[in-house]
Amino acid sequence: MSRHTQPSLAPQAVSGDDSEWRKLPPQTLVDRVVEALISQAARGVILPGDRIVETDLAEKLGVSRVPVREALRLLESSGIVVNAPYKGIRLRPLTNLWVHDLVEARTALETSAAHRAVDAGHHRGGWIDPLLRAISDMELTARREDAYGLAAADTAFHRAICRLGGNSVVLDLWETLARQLTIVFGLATLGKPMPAIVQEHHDLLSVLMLGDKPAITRALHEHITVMNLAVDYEAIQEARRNARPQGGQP
Amino acid sequence: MSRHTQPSLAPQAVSGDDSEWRKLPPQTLVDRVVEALISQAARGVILPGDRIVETDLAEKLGVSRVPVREALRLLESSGIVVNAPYKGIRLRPLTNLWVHDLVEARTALETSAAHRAVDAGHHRGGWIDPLLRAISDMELTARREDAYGLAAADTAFHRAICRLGGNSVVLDLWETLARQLTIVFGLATLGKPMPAIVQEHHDLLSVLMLGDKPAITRALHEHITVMNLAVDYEAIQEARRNARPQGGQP
DNA sequence: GATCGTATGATTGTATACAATTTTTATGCT
DNA sequence: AGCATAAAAATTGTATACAATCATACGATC
Repeated sequence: MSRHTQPSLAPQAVSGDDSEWRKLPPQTLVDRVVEALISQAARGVILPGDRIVETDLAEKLGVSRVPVREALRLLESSGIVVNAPYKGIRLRPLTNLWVHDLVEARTALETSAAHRAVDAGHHRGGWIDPLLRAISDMELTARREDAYGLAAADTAFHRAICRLGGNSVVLDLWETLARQLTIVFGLATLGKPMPAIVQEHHDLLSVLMLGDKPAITRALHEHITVMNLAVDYEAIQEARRNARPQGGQP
Repeated sequence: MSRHTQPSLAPQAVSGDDSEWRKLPPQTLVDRVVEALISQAARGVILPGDRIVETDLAEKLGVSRVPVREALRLLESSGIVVNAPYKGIRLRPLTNLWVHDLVEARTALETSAAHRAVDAGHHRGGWIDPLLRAISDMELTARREDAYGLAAADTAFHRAICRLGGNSVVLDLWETLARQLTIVFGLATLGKPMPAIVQEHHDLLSVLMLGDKPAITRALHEHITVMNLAVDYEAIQEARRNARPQGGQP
């Protein structure tokens, strides 16, 4: 969770700014393995509960087992995979209860961030520009029926809320959960029609800008929790597993 | 964050229960390295910002570099250490702002858990027995002027609150933060007199049992945030560094 | 036929060896 | 002396090799 690029806490970076030249860290194989694994998981190539064999993965990616193991340890600590010594590593199995807890935890973090944003007066003016941009992206992608793009814009919106809070620890935790949710949402497009989703975010932003904390709490809870109660992720996962070419991992 | 033993969600386990037979995982070297490093950090042998050299650590612990590296990757992902490729790993540097954010994040999680506990009716009856036990421990350790024991009991109390919420994701995140705070609090005993701390927890429990969510939010915020505003962790750290035998890491 | 013991293969855990990069030290020049 | 440059040491990143453990299959014993 500590390797996310620190967000600039100012509303936006000036274009001629030197801060753009932050030293970009050499990308090691571990990073690439992490990225590859998450990508494959988000695309449904690996399903929750699937076993991940170090040797196979190393061979497929053309690297040795060492960086693969280290990448898996990173993902283990962030909850993406679960490990049992000498028995193997699996993509974290999914239950409806767990997804619900995940969403609720994310809501808790966003609520805290939103409250602190209000306290700091960051809930209006130039501070909310990122939110407006995200909503704009949502409208665009919704018109195109681009489910993936909409999900990305949705994530950007909520990430922007977390940034407003200005608490880097909360933001890091949020990013951890967001990565897990990316995998979950990779399984299924959300249950609601796209225009409704966009409208909800408009409403959410309105409540945020009013600065009424209890109302914000309610709105976030409504927005995120209710959104997911209707979806049966376990069933979707099972369907995906059966639809798979061959050999659902034993 | 995924390797914590799952808490039993019932108030207490029955004696003839099968859940006692949780599979005991073989302890690998990685686990022992993780434990050793956290222990040393909590005892102030390593200070925030200190460089951690793989070779040295491996030699001191009598193992090869491989498990050390994997352990460090685990700790990296949970925020205990920070890593820059080819430049090395350091115990996460500490700033007063960061500690404040850490505490605030923990508060956010506990608040969410407490709210959900109230919704589920887990804020009274047998459910709060763990809280009572923790307070009892606090009274005992406070009488003995045992600062370390008091800190442990304090942690147990707040962990118990998180368990009441029944959200395993929230609990996992909380454990992550708790470990980091263990290291921070290893630097300094808290600013308040011990009996006052015990009393505060009594009050906190009373508010929780009333089930008034806004009041709970306020109480938790008061309790945890105010507690830390007075302490200058950066200064304490600097003092510790200078008091160290020799060679404060460059 | 069921249960236990044993052998085999697959997979993970650990150690060692080598390559790439950074930091430090030594050196030469103005 | 001060600074730039280059060799050397230290440290990290990666690959390979070996040991420990688990899973499965097969046969022996009761």
